[in-house]
Amino acid sequence: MSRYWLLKSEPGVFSIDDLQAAPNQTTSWEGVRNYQARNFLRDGMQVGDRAFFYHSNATPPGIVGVVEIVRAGYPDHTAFDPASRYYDPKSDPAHPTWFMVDVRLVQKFPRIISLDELKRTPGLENMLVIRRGMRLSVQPVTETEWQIVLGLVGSADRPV
DNA sequence: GCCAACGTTGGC
DNA sequence: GCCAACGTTGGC
Repeated sequence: MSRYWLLKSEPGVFSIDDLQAAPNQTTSWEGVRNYQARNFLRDGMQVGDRAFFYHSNATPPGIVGVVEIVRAGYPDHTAFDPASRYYDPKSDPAHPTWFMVDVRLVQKFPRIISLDELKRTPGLENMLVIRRGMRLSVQPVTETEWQIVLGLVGSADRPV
């Protein structure tokens, strides 16, 4: 089972700065409404696993930091709340459809590792996030990919 | 704002 | 179970 993940968020909805400002720099990762992503949240992630925080629909899109899973999958209660933007009447508290985890900020990177840079980095050719049309908002990351990306953080972006 | 890619819905 | 229509995602 993967120990490393990537979590997408639109910074206009919830950014890494929002996480940094949150109590204990911790938040529930709510609102995932895709079955494949749900399965990773419910069955894959374990306490202590780490994940890249990725800004989608951003300028530029890219990885902006690292979070740690501090609570494993549990029912996403926003699905039960008619006032929530994530409300889903098909999810029943007795048999929840949707799950979430809790994450805590580990590090905000000193610079964004842009999608473009990821695409240009040797060894990341198979990373899911760079695939065209890849919409999955919770993705496994291999240990090799994890280490390569961390290695980019302390260096300058390479010329194209 | 555009639109390709993808997931979901629902008629049959 | 098929698949067209529709809605969403997300890079550009």
